[in-house]
Amino acid sequence: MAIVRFTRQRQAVLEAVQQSTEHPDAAKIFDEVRHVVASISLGTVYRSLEALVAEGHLLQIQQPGMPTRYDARLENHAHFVCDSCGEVFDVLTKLPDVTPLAAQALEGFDVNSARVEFHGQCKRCRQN
Amino acid sequence: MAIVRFTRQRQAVLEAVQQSTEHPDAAKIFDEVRHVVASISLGTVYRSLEALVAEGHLLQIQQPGMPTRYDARLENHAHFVCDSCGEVFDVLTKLPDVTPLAAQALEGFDVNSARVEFHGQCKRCRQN
DNA sequence: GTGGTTGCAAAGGCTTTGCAGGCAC
DNA sequence: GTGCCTGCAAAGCCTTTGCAACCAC
Repeated sequence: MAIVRFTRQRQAVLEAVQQSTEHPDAAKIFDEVRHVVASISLGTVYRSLEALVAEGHLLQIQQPGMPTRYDARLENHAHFVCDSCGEVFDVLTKLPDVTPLAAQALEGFDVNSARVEFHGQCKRCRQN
Repeated sequence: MAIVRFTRQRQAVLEAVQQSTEHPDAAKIFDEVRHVVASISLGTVYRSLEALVAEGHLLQIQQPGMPTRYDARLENHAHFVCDSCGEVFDVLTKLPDVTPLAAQALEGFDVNSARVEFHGQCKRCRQN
């Protein structure tokens, strides 16, 4: 296994995601990071994101038909996805842990996490 | 709005997903459907899947880095995703409805469904 | 007959990868 | 100095789309 280096590029990618209020995708992150490391390439953004996810610094959010988004909020939390505009919002309310229920239902499986995702219409789309 | 036609192709695609024990992706469905409608094209499979999802006959399951999978089980249920092999399993245990909690946390939003997804290692991968 | 649907092939969007040079350690 | 990382560009994978022929209604 290779030793991970904290290069300017990698650090800039991490910070771009952390400072984003939304849940940006690779293209959006690329745009942001260019302001910090002008020479960075999109390929490096993807490789940095991959490394950061592997190291547990970022989470991925995937929705059908949309590019992968990244989330720097590591505490366990749910997401709300607007079915109209595709925007993703954090849901920080504490939810009951249903992992034990699944573990019971799936004998012989190792269930170690649960992700909850809500769907509907966000405030703004609802008003239009 | 167009009237939807139940062509041989569309019906064969639906049946292929319904008869599959796993949660197949478009390529896998294409392979299956060819045995029924030999001349079908992959493009038609995608268009049929799109129509079937829009009509509510199928659900989509998306995981980062994997092609979209389809699920014909319409009753509300959770999925377990094996982080080792990527396989998706149904979790049919009844889980508490957390939608009201999210609705409360997201004022002004219209929260109309919740999806729960468990992660871990499946029985087979655990034994290897 | 009408217009949604199909098959084919090309194009599209997002992401990964090969390579030579560069830089963190 | 070593070998991981970068920038660039090409390739890859999955999916969508344009078009003319086709067929369900």
